[in-house]
Amino acid sequence: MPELPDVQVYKEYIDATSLHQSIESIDVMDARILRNVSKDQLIQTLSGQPLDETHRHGKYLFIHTGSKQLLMMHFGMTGSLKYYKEDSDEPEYTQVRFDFDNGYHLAYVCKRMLGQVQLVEDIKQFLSDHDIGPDALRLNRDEFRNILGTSRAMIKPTFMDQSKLAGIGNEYSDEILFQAGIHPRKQATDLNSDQLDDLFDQTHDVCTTAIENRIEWDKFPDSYLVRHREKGANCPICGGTIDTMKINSRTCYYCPQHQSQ
DNA sequence: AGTACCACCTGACGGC
DNA sequence: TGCCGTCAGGTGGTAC
Repeated sequence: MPELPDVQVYKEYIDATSLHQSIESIDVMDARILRNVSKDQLIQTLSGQPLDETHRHGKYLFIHTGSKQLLMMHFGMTGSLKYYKEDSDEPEYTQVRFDFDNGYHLAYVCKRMLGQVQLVEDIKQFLSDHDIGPDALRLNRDEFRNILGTSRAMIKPTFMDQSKLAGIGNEYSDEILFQAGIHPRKQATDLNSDQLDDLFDQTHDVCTTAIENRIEWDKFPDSYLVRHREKGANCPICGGTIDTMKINSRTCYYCPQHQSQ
């Protein structure tokens, strides 16, 4: 699922392919993907504009354009991007297609329609309106400890709470807690100082590893939960048995042996 | 404040 | 074979 590392890879993908190119035309296949903007408004605002600069915050990707408005993309659970030239290479489930004046196209692909594309006036205002907290990778250790350690909720929901920490979703919260050996239901206020430090370090290590491996799971270290994310699988860290449980109606994978309560 | 639902959405998958 | 229920999980809303 597109979480912080995935969106970072998408950002770098746009930087490497589409930046500084001008949008010649736009096609919106399914306008349900648009928020707070009509198909016509999107086309009118962005046509002829270059993509100047990208900025990622949490799971949100903002693209500065020649217009005053920024293009915002959120990838929901099945969103992705593809840059290509030949029409025959247009991916299935393309919802919005940006055609550049060099003949290439950038497809915003979203199979389950849970993503969002919209225009944004100001990033800070947008984040504030949507109650999005600081980006998980841009916090220093003290800020991180202060935010996580003071939440009275369980650690996993706390980690996934975008108003506290932006960018971590279900899969990466499982991975980070797995690597840190912390039980997902542990109360955040019960974490000791070493555990908070571990969580900070693992947040960085896991996200960095995922970004460096371009989100290709089979390239992740074998010690990663994502490669054994199946009920009954052997835990690559301690030999225990991976189990699942529901926390706030989310499926959580963990190892009961080395992530003890 | 935290928990627990619902809705949106649609492809994959298992049961019968 | 093919129908049907369930699951996946991003955000956002509501109720307690």
